Amino acid sequence: MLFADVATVSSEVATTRSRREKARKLAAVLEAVDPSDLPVVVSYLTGSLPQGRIGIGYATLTAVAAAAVAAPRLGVGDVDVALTAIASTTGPGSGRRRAEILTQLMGAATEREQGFLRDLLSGGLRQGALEGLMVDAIAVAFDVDGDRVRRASMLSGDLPGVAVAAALGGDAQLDAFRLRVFGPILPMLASTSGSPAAAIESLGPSIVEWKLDGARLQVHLDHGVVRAFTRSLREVTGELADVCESVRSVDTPTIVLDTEVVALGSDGRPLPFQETMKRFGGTHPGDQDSGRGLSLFAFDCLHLDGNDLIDLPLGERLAVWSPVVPADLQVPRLVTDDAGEATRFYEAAVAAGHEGVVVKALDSTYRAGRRGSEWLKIKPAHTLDLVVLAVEWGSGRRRGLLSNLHLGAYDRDRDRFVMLGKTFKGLTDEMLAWQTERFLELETHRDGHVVHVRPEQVVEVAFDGVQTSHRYPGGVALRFARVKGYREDKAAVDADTIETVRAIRDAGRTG
DNA sequence: GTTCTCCACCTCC
DNA sequence: ATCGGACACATTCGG
DNA sequence: CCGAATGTGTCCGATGGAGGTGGAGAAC
Repeated sequence: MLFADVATVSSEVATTRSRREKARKLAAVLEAVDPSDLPVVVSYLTGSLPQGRIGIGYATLTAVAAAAVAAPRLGVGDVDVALTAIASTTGPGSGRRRAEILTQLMGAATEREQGFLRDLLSGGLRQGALEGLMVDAIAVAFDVDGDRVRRASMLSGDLPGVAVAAALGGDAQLDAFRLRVFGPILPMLASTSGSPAAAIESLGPSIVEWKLDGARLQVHLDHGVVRAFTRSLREVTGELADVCESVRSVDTPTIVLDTEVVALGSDGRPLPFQETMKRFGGTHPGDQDSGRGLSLFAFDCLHLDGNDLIDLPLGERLAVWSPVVPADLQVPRLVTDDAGEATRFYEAAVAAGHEGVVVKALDSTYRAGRRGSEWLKIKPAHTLDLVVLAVEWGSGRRRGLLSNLHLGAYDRDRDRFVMLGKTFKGLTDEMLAWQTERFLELETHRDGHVVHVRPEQVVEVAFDGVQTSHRYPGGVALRFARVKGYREDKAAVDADTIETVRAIRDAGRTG
C-alpha cells in the first residue's frame, strides 16, 4: 500500500466529526491494505510507531528541510524501513545520521505525506481518532465483534497484532488472546469521585483500600521466576530485583498480582513520590539505592495456578487470592457498604500520609485497560488563590487562545512573586476566551510564545500537593494544578503567599 | 582526548 | 496525571 | 407513541513536574 493512502485517510478522518464515520473511513483503508502492511498501518493511524520512540523530536523535525515530490511513490514498507533504520542508529554521530535518513525520507514524500510524517514523529497527530476508534474500525473492516477486538487489545497491549488476527482469523482468532503468565495485560484504571460516601452510595458493597502514591506494578510469578511490568507494560524486572524477590515468598506456583510499589520511610510513612521514582530505573551497576527500599502492596489478582480470575467479581477474586499472599504484601483494605466507615478509613489513610483511597464495587469484574466507574479514587485537594504571572499561547485546538497559565505567589523575603508551576486544566471555552482578552490587556512584554503580564489577576487553583522543585525559585512546585475559577473579587495583595504553600508542604511531611 | 554541562527524549505520576 | 468538549447510546420527559 | 431533553460511558486532546538516560558540544 502507498504511504499516501494512509496520509490521505488521516487528513480525511481529521476533518470528519462523526466518530462512526471516522471509523468507517479507517476501516476502508484496513480492508484495502495487504496483511503484511497491516500492523504498520494500524500503528501509524493510531499515532504511534512500531519502533516506539526513535530519537526524533521537535528540534530534529524542524531542522530537517527537504523539497516535496509531486507524485506519491513511497510504500508503507519503505517508510517502515527508514524509521527502523533511524531507530537502530545509535552511538557517536547518531544524531546527524538519523537526521540524514529522515531528510532522505522526507525528500521522497509528497507535501501531504511530509505533514503526516511530521505529525506522527512529533507525536502530534491530531485526527480525533486513536486506539479507541481503531478498535471500531477493525471490527467494521473485518466484520468481527468490537468487544472481542477491545478485549484482545487490552489483554495483549498490541492493537496491530490484534488487527492481523482479526483479518486472518476473525472472531475465533481474537478469542485466542488470553491472559498468559509473563504476558502482561493493561491494568484496570479508576475514575475520580468526590468523597468516599458518594462512592459507596453509587457502588454499594465495596472494597475500600489505601491509595498509595507510588507506581503501578503487575507482577507475574511462575515456579520461582518473577517478572514485573509497569502500567504501560514496560518490563522492569531488572530494575526491581528486591521487589521481585519479595514476591517469591508467595507460596503458590503461579500467580499474577496487581500491585503498587512505594518507598516507605523508617517510620513506615510513605516518602514523596519522587523518592519512589528515584529508586526505579537505576541502571548504574553498583547503585546502592536502585530498586531498594521499595515496598510492594498487592491489591488484586488476575490469575492463580491455571485459573484466570479477571472475569470473576472482585469479592470472589479476593476470597481466592487473599489467603495465598502474605498479609504484609497486601494493601490495607476494608470491605463495607457503610459510608461512615468508609469515610473514617479514608481519613485514617490520609492521616497516615497516603494519597487517599480507592473504592471498588464488590461485584465488578476486572476490566483490563478500562477506566470504569466500578473503581473510584478519592484524594483530598488543596486550594489556593494565586497570581497569574504570564500566559502561553495554546496550540492545536487552543491555537489563537492564551492557554497555559504561569502561577505565582508573593515571596516577602525577596519582595517579588515566585513561580510555582503552570496549568492549562479546568478552563472552559468561555474562560479561555475571557482570559485571552484579559491577559492581553495586562501584557507587559513577550518572550517567544510566552506573554508576560502585570501580576494582578488572581485565580483560584486546586492541586494535589506540593513537591520540592529544582526548577522554580521558591523550591516548591504544585502537583496537578488546575483552575477552579477566577477571583475577580480579589487583588494580588489578597492572594496567598509562598509561606502558605510551604506550610502545606510541611504539613504533608509530618501528617 | 577526557570531562563536564546542557538538551532532547522518555516515563512515572 | 487532570480536565473539558464531543459523540453515541440509553433513559426519561413533554405532549 | 414519538421526538426532545437529559444522563452516562468513552474517547480524545492539551498540556503539568520530577528524574533518569544518552548524545552533542564546550571546556579543559
